[in-house]
Amino acid sequence: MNERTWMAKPYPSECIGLADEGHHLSCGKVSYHRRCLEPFLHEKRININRLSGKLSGYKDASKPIFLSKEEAAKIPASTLKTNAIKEPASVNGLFKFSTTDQGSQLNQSVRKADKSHASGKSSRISSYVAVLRNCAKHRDLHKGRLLHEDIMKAGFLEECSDALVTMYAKCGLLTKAKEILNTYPSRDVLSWTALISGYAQKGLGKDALDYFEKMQGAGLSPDAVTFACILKACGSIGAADKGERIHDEIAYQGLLESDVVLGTALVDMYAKCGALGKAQQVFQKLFSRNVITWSALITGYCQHGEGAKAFECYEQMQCENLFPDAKTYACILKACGDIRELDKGEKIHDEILRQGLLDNDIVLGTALVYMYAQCGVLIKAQETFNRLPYRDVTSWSALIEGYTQHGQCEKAMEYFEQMRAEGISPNVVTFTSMLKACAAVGAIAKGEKIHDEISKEGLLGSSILLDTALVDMYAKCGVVSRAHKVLNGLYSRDISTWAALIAGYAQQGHCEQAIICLEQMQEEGLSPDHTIFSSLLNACSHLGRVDEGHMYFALLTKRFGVKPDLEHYTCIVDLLGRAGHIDKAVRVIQEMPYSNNIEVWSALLAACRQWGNTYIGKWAFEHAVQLDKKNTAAYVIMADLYASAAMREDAKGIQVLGVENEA
DNA sequence: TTAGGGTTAG
Repeated sequence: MNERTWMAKPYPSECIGLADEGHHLSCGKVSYHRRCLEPFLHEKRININRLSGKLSGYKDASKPIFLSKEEAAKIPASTLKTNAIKEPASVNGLFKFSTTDQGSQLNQSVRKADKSHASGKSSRISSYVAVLRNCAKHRDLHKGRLLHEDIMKAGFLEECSDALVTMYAKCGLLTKAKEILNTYPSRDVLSWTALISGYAQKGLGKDALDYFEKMQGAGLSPDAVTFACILKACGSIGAADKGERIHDEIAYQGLLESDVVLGTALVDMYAKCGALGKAQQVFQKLFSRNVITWSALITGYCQHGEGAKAFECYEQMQCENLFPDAKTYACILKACGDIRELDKGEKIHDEILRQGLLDNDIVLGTALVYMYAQCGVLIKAQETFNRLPYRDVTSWSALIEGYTQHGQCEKAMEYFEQMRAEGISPNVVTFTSMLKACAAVGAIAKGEKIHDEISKEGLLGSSILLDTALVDMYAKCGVVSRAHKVLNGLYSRDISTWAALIAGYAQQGHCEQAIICLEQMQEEGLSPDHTIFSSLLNACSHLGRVDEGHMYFALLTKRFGVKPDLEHYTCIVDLLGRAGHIDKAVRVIQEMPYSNNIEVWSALLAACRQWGNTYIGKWAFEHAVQLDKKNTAAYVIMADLYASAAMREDAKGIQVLGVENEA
């Protein structure tokens, strides 16, 4: 006897077990062979899958089907294949089931009997199905299509439809799979799941969800595999609400406790949707975890900018004696890049080399390029890039973005051309980096060319990041009207898109236009945030436009309800002070919710020196040194202020005080 | 028929 312990929800005493193909499972008083029962259950409109529950995450687990006593009573005794060997024994609320050799023998004999009774027709169908399954397994679309034609000619389309759906789905020809499924409504969860899985794998989450609904509408219930696929789909489109409902269903069916794959899919779904707290919560409750589960969580943290947290998990995972593989390294390298952890990144690089993981792994190689580029070690990024076995658009993009980000825009543009010369077409990411590079160096002609290409390829509107980079490029190059035109043509825009345009107007000193934009974005349900606030104040400061700056400050705090932060206060105090409006600057400081900040007082003090205001200057100085006795700059400025006002004694006094406090 | 990886905006 081949025995294995399954963890399961308390075994429902009123149910019987039903064995699936392959292994015989004795998990109740009576067992049936699933294949023998299916026709009967269909006839009686008992939904076999609705009743099924999976006891384990093991690949070769049987799928017992639980029936209520009433439903079991409807099953004719003739389909009864064997009696169970033993009752499951409860240990600590878990149950122990056994797979038996006797069961396998039974299944074999059933197959033999089936074969001997099979007519010529059904044996032809069986062999078609078997070959189709083989095509699916080896992704042999060509052979699968030929077979499809044969089957059509032989008139067995209906009988083979499930296998055809699965074959097309596995081979990635989803339209064909869908077409067949729509023509021949399937009763087979496996075929539905294959199609749903196909959509999920291609990132077509919406289609996967559609078919998930359709499948249930047809009276079929998803199994653990379907759930895993649909969770992936939810993650890919950020459908956290739907994912949460699926989670409830999975928990209700008790599938989570023993199925690490399902648990991982759940962690990944929440992580991809950015619900990291929830992902962590699910993760901690799992009965078992492996390196994939950990990686799903780590990736979640990486993708949502929590590099430090990702690192914590990475360390913790190893404390639990689980060791990273190429995929874990790829995502942790991204975290190293994000949080500029060059040392850690280099150590991981060594480890990767030691394990020989880099040889044919372009994803891992690109992650290394990214890490070095982000950390500003462009030579190493370049070196790593040069050693890649081959390059794709992502590895090029990582390098190009690295050069752009570190101000080497000409180099970025050169590589952009080189990439194309090697026959690789840019994608939205590459275009975005290029627009950023054009913006940084004011290369308007080049930027326009890229704009043309983006339009020609129909990419405009496909990525809000790209759209924003385009608006920003025109704004930074000083053609704000063009930036506005682009923005107007966009179907969707967010705070960042508006921010790029508003910053453009502010930098050109077009205050009225900037305000119109603020109003328009508010009409679209978007409120200006801290970054927009800063860009407006900085622009005014840069242009020396005091009144405008003061007006923006009042407008944003009072009308748009943005709470100014310290940077905004410092900026406005500096702006007013430098323009000689010491009284206004003092009023802003007095109205500040938190005045104990050295930078604000320093800005005021500097303005007082500029305008020779010893009275307010002394006041600012006292606050500044109260916060930091060793504020050398404050002593120097104050002494200078007194000296220029011919208050020599006071100047000397401050100097002495400064030296004393320095010691 | 099932789980994890690399590049993008103000």
